[in-house]
Amino acid sequence: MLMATPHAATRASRAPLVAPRRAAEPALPDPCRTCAVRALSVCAALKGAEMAGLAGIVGRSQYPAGATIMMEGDPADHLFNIIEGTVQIYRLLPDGRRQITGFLMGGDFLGLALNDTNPYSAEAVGTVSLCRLPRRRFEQLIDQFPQLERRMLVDASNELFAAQEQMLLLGRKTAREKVATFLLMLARRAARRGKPDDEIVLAMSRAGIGDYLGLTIETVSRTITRLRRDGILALHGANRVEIVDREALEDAAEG
Amino acid sequence: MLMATPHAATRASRAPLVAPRRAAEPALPDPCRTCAVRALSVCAALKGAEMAGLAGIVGRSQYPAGATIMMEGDPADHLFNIIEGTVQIYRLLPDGRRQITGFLMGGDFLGLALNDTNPYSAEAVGTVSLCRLPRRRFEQLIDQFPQLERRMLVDASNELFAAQEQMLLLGRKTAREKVATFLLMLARRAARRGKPDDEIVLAMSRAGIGDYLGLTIETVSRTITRLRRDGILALHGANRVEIVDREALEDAAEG
DNA sequence: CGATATCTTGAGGAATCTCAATACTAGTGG
DNA sequence: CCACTAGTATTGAGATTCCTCAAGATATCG
Repeated sequence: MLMATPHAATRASRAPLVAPRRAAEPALPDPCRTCAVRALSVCAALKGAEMAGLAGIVGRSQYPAGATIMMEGDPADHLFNIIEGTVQIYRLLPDGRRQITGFLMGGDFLGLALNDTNPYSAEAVGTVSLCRLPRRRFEQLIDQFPQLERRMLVDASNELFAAQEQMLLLGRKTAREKVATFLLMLARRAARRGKPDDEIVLAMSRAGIGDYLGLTIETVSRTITRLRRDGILALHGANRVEIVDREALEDAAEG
Repeated sequence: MLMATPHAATRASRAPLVAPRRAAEPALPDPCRTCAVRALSVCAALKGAEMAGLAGIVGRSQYPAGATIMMEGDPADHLFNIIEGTVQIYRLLPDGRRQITGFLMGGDFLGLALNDTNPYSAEAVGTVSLCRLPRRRFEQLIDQFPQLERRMLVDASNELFAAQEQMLLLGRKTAREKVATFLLMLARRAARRGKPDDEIVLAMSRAGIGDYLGLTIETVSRTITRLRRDGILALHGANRVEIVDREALEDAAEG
């Protein structure tokens, strides 16, 4: 048997869904126009006038660290755009083993699937602010604006590709390769957001990293330590990783 | 280090792409009307008249066992519908380690992504017959018939869901759970095709199963042997598996 | 500044991999 | 029809990676 990791098992006893603190800005003239992640998100598919339709139906909400945003199997009433913060989406086995299938950050879309029920659970890693869209309304919007549907197909394609990359990682990479690949992915995403690409801030815990990479907390920790000893990384506190030797890190990720 | 499995390493020395034997039926009046898998495939999204457009651009081709249908990174000129047989899609690490990310069968669509280059390689497991569509033409068709795009988005959603399920398997399941899950998946797919759901014909080799489940050939073999000893399976030759105790198999798959 | 959660490190164990030998299967030619 | 060959699958023994359990260190938050 594999581990029933304690952190995953705790989920069974998790407090009932934390209620979102709804930010008091429904009266904002046009939340989309001032949206920081507009260019990165599906909304980029809509032009000025069309976006008015979108702006009319969105609402913002904030979730504190650890809050459950959606639960696998529950009715999918809303879709979300991540404005700020990190969201982890995951699936569970009956005994509590958890696989995190993705970390979403600013501009990412949560609910691509358009299923009636959520195909996975999603949880705020730190404090997260989201743009919330009623699914019904959004589907109407899709019917009106085909470029929105196209954009969703493109996004789904990209996610599919990423998913296959992750399968390759999970099925065939060693712990060291997994961790190196993971850090490089975070660095690239940080770079795309205009942040330095050699300084990674880990929003998620070791448990999150482990459940994403198919490893235990301890193996993640040991592997990071080893990369540090090899002069590839430097740590500034547990959650700030500096890439000292990027080439070596890329070698370690195999690729 | 993980294994550089020999079967995967052979890929480097693989003979250049086997040329498809093109079936001599381009003059068929309407290949789609008589298509055995039409109801299962994306084509189901098109009604009688619209399908004429489709019928005009498709061609059939056959590939012998082991033939490469497409190669990761090559230009994606064509999309395919699987008519008959099994196709495995996979990604490779530089040292030859292989992860099979899916097995496609009759009615499945190969090339959902609509990327300019193939995001993965695809190979015929046994003899395979395909319906081939030029990508350009198909994209025009999509522009004409929005329900085709919708259908592709739905298919992509479903694949995304399956991909996440597979990540859960790869990251968090034991060898026994992996093999049990795999056999149940094949049984379900056979059932959907109207075949008995307690008699599985394995089109793929142990190497294929291993590379799909993130295991070695030997572990796959041993695990199947154990399931047989436990009275859950019976083997009729190496490639015919009978499910003797389905409930026990489902338990073994955890779920 | 103390309490609690998180992270790191260590020692031992278990699942799975590697390497190697044997058995089976299917196709080939005598 | 049978022996032979090549490929594939099974089985065994030992090695290795990663996991488990446990203790200690560090960070975080009230």
